[in-house]
Amino acid sequence: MLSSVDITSNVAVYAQIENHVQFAIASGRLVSGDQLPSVRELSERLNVNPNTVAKAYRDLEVMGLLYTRRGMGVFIEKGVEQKCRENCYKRIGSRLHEVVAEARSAGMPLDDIIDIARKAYELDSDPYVETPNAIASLAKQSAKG
Amino acid sequence: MLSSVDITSNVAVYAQIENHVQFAIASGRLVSGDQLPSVRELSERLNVNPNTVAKAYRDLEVMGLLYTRRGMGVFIEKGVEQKCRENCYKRIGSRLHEVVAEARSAGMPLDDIIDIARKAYELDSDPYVETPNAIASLAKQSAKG
Amino acid sequence: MLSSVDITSNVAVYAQIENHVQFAIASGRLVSGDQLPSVRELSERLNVNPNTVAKAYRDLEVMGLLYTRRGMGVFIEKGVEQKCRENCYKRIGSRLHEVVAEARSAGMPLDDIIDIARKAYELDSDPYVETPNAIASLAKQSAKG
Amino acid sequence: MLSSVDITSNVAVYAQIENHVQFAIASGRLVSGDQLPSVRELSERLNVNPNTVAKAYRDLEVMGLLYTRRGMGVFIEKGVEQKCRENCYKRIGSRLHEVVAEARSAGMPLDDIIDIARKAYELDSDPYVETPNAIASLAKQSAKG
DNA sequence: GTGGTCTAGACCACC
DNA sequence: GTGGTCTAGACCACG
Repeated sequence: MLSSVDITSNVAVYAQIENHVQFAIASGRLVSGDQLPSVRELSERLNVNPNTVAKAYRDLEVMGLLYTRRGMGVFIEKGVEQKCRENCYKRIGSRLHEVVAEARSAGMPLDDIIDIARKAYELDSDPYVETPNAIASLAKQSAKG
Repeated sequence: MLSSVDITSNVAVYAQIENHVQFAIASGRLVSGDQLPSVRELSERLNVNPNTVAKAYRDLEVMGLLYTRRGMGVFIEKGVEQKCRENCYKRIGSRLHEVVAEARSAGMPLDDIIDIARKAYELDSDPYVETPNAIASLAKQSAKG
Repeated sequence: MLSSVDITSNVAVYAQIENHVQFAIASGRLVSGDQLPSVRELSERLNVNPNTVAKAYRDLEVMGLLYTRRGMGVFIEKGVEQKCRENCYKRIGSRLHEVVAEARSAGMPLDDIIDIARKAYELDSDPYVETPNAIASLAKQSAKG
Repeated sequence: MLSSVDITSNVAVYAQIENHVQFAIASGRLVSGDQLPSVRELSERLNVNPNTVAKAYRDLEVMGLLYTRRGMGVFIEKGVEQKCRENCYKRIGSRLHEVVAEARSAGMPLDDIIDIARKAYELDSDPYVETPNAIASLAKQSAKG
């Protein structure tokens, strides 16, 4: 099944979508001017309510990552790659600090932490790796179609 | 005033308390038989609703980390260090996987991740180092008082 | 390229076109009998959907500002300068009321408001000065061509 | 009737609420730490759907003007007066520029503009003057109650 | 009691 | 076709 969203996750569906888009921009899978899949299309693919997708898109627009052209669709704002990468890195850095601090506080040695990180980096199967690709390819498709 | 809880955090207050206790046990700052501060005392110190503290204690009791002696108070269960350490490690491993996956998805190279982790490990200032101590010392105090 | 329309604006494109024409008439840059550019020509120049231009022209015709001569094109109606000026003034008065009310509600003193208005009046660079000229000159051109 | 919201307006209800709050903060009718009326309470008073109020509150939180304490309610963020005032002034300045430019473009003399502004400033009856007060007093009431 | 999230379905404006 | 807005109602977590 190709549903890119984990409804059992404790992170909200709309937040997952937002993250997907942000990471896709940060890593260059989506670039300025690219059109995103329409609200309806993405909602059908992800099997979620259109409002949920719309909420994610709207948030991203408020953040300045997207813009809407009435009746046309939603597009990646110009010059957001850098800003987006900074945001993502800041977020990741902060969360990484948190978890490392927790690990140290629980008495876990640094080498174990690095070991886990290495192994995690090798794997494909995790929430934030497949989905942005899925969204990115949807975007490419609708740009073509 | 030294409030050990971050009410602005998106992590639920009761969960923060539970984590504090678990990390304190895992790292040996709290050991079997130690008495925890009473619900009322801790709630006053942390400036949170007593129900919140009560829920945390109840959860920890369900997990088998605490036991209650009527009229006496709440105590650390025997032989929980190992179990608690496992819990913490599992939690940390899971969160570490998440954030590493995000980092990779955002295009961050593995070396950067390890670098950040190293630096974070050196630092002292983080949420889970001071707070468990605070609770641990409260525990020592109420054991004495 | 000189696009007279701001597709990123939250003002609908067709409304921008209608405003451009109305202001051009009110200020005398377009006068009775002048021929407007064809729907197709204007849509190409502005790089917008022909339906959008057509809707603007239709609306303006309903308002009695334009008339269409089959096979000939679209022209400014006779004796509309006065009516058009009234429309514009009404619109401006209403919007001015709104923004002044907002300013007062935000605690901005009247003198500041007047100050800003004075300064804004001195300037050249604003949406509704250049664009109607662009349309007006298109009109002149197509009248000639 | 005490419905503070104009559902016939072309500006969205949630946007009206957002504006009310912003102007109330900018003018000092709401200050840091004040609790806002609950989503349900305000939705009943304004006779709109709770989701609409929630959306406005959420947007304001994203903008950094509010913060939420889980299970407790929504509060004005610290030190936003200045920031909020700047936002409001910028918004008003920009809109004022627009409308003045329009007025000039339509041939309206500066003195007429100032005259209208003066008169508008004297009046009470406009969307953005009563409502923030209504919200502000609701906030005060729920703080007391 | 509080807000957060999601669904289902409606209507609108724009292109 | 596109997104924007609003409603009604549900369930959840938190305090």
